[in-house]
Amino acid sequence: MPELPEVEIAAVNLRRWTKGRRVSALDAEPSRITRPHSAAQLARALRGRRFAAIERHGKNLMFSFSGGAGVHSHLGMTGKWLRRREDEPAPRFSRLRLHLDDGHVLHYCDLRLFGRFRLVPGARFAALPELAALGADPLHDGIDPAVLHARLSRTRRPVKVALMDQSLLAGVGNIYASEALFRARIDPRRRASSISPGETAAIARAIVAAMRQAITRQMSPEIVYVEEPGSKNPFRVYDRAGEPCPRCRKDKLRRIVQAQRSTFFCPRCQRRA
DNA sequence: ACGGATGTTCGCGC
DNA sequence: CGCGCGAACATCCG
Repeated sequence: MPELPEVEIAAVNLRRWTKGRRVSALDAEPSRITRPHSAAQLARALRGRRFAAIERHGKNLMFSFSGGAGVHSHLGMTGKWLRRREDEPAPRFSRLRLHLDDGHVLHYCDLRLFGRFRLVPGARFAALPELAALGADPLHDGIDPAVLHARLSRTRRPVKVALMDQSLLAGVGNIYASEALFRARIDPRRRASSISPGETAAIARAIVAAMRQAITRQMSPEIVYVEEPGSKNPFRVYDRAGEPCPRCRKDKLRRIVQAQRSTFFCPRCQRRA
């Protein structure tokens, strides 16, 4: 689920669900998600606190509460926030629950347990080294093509792999790296240092366009890629190996493996320069 | 039935 | 420091 657009949707939902609300209780099964805290520590820190703000940077969420408490939430590979009423059964893989003072429960669900939920006093992104190192958020901050080009020019990795580096840009993951390079007509196997300033600008525009489109679509709730059986793959190339290219219609989309992750592209539209 | 793949990130070693 | 690899984990698909 969670690259930048999916986390943005989560942030919008969470702001709506928590506006003006307090945490009446918190409970969680022991898991690596809450490290280094125990459920009891989290409950002690958050019980009775009122939600103040929810920020997003890249794939990261930061909750701030009355009294200066803060929480960093990362959805990992399979995390999501769901809201249920107190009297409804917990959704599958519910690992941590924030009980609100309006009769609802926010469930943090995470099949593979790669997510995080940890206290950050003051809710400061800068308080955690790995968050302080994040690059610009493509939607919130915008992408400065000159800055991006400078970074790309300094690495020998394939451009697709480089784009997933969160210190370069925050929020681009495996799906949107493939989608953006397809839109920009760049071969994902090219060395990042070979990408020209003009190509970099095209990539920057493509990232923003692909992400904006995904958010718009998911806000109008017809297309949900995750879970719901029968939902359609909304992407142009991701997970479409073997299908005809949606642009040229002449070649079939290919799947290759880069840095142990699947990359999808059209060998005709995205030819090496 | 089993091997392989799954949207992320971190830490280790060269 | 840059980079590649394996690990963390649980499920699903063919």
